[in-house]
Amino acid sequence: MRTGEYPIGEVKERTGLTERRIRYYESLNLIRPRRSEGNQRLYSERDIERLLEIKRLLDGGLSLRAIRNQMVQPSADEVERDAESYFEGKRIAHGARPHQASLYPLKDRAAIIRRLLRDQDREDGE
DNA sequence: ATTCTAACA
DNA sequence: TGTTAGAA
Repeated sequence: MRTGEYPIGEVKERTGLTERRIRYYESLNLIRPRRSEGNQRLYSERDIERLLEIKRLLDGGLSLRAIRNQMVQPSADEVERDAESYFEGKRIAHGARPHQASLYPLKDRAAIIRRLLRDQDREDGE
């Protein structure tokens, strides 16, 4: 394998995640490690960063579904629009927008949103 | 020895 | 999610 890529065993050690979870997150399209000729997963430095980020968000209280919605589905401008809404201090009743309400169930939403935006921005260049 | 897929307590 | 069987 090329330098800068690692087998799942090493990723397990470096992230503290179980192999099961690492592969499961891949099934959610949260990461897309390359495959070797023998069908072995090869994780890039970026895949690992991504896994660590997912771990941070989970610790922060976000559900996998919320993380998936944010990291996989929305375009950069969608996330930005949500961020703007937040920074403008808009208050919307949970019942009014149930889906949106579950997106950022945290106190430090601003920090999370900044991080998500940073990731979105980084997406295009690589 | 490691990793992979599929499947189920 | 954990874990395991059987293949690669």
